[in-house]
Amino acid sequence: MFRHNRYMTALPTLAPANGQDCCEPTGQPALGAEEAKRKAMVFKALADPNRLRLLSMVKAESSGESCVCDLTEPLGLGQPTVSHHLKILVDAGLLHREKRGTWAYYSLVPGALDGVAGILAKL
Amino acid sequence: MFRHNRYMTALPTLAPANGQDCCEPTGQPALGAEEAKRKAMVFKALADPNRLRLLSMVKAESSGESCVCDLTEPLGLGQPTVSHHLKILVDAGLLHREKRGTWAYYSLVPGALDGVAGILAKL
DNA sequence: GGCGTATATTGATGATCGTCAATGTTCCGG
DNA sequence: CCGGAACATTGACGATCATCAATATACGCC
Repeated sequence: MFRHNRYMTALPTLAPANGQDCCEPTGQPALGAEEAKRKAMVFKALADPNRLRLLSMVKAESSGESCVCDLTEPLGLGQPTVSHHLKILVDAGLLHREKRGTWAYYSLVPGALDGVAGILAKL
Repeated sequence: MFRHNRYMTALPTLAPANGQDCCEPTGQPALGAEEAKRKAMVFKALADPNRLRLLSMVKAESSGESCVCDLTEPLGLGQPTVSHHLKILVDAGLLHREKRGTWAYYSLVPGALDGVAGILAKL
């Protein structure tokens, strides 16, 4: 009965439990369960074709922002569905929502996409 | 009846239909539906905490590769589940699988994570 | 004040996903 | 050839998701 394992020491898996819950600046001791769950949520927001297209369309807009009525038709989706996707992107910290009058204008959160790239780099 | 829309021209949505189906080097005419679906698949592979941890653990391994039996315990998942997740990561082009004897060794595909970061940058 | 418009929210439904138990497959050592 | 070990595959089940129709909210205008 061989059982050759490293990692046997049960991993420092749980969240650091220190006040600041962001990424540990130390080497890369393999993601803990908590951090992994947080970071997976961002990728989950990106894991839908229509949401990727929404981000792309918002980014492509010269004015830097788009309102829902501009986004709903090119996607071929109903307005409630588009609103739902936009909410997910806002909750993920990727889009910013500003309501002016009856319209809601969505724009990219400045460093957000770079931040996601950073997650990948420091995986 | 107002209906102020740009984008009215039905978008150049469909895939370029040229032989090379990769990313268009042109500006950023907003993702088409096909490209968006392909790119979303990569993010879907990343959109699970346990898969992120798997990538992290494989990357953290000094030898550059890990076999399943090393990965199954720290995650607290059954072996079939780990195999399933690894398959998804391989199918997404993020991990490489090499079978040596009874063991299967998984390693990061060299430029893969950078490639994903590139998708984000050129959204 | 009341109507139309832009957007958000709710509820429902079919599809996909994550997980496990059980089983199959391939390899190694005796 | 046989038993065991490492891994993959299958089938099932509960959970989550994407979408829509219907409804609610909030705003601008006559």
